[in-house]
Amino acid sequence: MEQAREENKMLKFLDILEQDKPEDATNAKGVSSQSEESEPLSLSLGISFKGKIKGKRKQDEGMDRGLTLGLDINLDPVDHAEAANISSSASSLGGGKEEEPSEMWPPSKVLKTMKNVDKSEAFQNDQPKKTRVSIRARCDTQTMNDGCQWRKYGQKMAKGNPCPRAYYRCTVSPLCPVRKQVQRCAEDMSILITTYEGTHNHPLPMSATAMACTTSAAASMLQCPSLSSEHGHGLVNSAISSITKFSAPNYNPHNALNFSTYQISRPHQFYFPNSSISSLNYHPTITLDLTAPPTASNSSFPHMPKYSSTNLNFSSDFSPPQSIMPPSPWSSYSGYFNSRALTHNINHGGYFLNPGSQNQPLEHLHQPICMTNNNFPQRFLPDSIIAATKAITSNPKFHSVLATALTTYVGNGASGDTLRENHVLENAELSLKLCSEK
DNA sequence: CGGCTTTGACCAGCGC
DNA sequence: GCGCTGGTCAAAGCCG
Repeated sequence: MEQAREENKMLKFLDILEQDKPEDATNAKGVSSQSEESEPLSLSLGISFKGKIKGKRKQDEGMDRGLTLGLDINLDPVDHAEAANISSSASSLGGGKEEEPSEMWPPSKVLKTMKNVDKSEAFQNDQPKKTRVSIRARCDTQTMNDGCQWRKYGQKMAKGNPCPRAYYRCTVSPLCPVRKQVQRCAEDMSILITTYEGTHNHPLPMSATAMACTTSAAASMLQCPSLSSEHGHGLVNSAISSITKFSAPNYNPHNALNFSTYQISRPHQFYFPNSSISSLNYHPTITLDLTAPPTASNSSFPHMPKYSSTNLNFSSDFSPPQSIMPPSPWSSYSGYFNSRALTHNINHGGYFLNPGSQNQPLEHLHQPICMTNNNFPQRFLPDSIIAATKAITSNPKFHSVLATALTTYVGNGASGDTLRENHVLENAELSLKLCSEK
């Protein structure tokens, strides 16, 4: 604490010096990085030194020049999402201490100073291009329930869409930089397009971790340059390339996305079925399309059951019982995707099961890839899917990632149920082997 | 009364 | 410089 105090004094002094030098964001960064170099973990003022530079005047006034101690989390684009995952999974990330600034003050006071702080936060998160994750899903409600608390702060008519676009801000923490935009699809009003931007800087409710992981993992895919070079063409790249091939209307990935509530050590190694990446806009955006195509008649694989054969759906067979996993709006939303999509698809030709299956437990809908492949001859599988499956399942990193995911997943609910955990992991390994062989 | 939504105003980025 | 567009602000009103 003494050392930290000294550090803060030093920073405060430097800050004052900075005020006399208007030119200075660059210098400030230099200072910040200097301290980073000299210390494994740089201690800085509450929000972050870099952030303070931009709105320091206002912020200093707003905070009554109060200095708070926190770990300086300099999130680079890659670590950003990882940190978000960490923060979402536990109240770690500098421990509860990191949240001190918001916890120290009554929410109302925080809200009052939030505007000032927000600017610095925005600056902190100001990447050259903010990554966005857009999710298209059928939803009847005004906005989909992802477990987070949101406050609407604006609404605009967007060009080319008769439906207004609503802007929401995360209110779980007053300092949270996460925004989301919600807009109905112009072509199909039943489709809700939710676009997330930024990563949560606070522990998330259990019910919101799934979505946070999904979006941050998706964002990581865009942000992590290593993805393009990893393992030759790259694990994800190969997966994506097969996705791309099947982004055609005949591909039906409607049950593909089901990340459930797990964290993963390398979140950018998620596999995003039916995703598309666009960097045409100022904000690079990855779109996760969770809507099923309206008709099945165009399928070029008429005999092929409309399973998502590239669906790496880890959650189903390995899911802990409901008693272990607390019910979450998002997980139920995941169920929503499946059950509703199922209903929809039944109405359009019966993709999956008999019509009575609507009331069946979701396990039936969450067939893992191996079960899926076992259910129909491999000859129906397009080569690219087989290739992608092999590429993925033979990748040692995939195994470790899966193991980590499962460990976290199982570990989240049942504390220390190692027996079950091992069993689950064994099953996972076995399934993977079977998949690889097939 | 606090929190939320609504909505017009404002601002910044971009293309022409 | 101007207009368009996306995004945000903030005052007013609503609601529990």
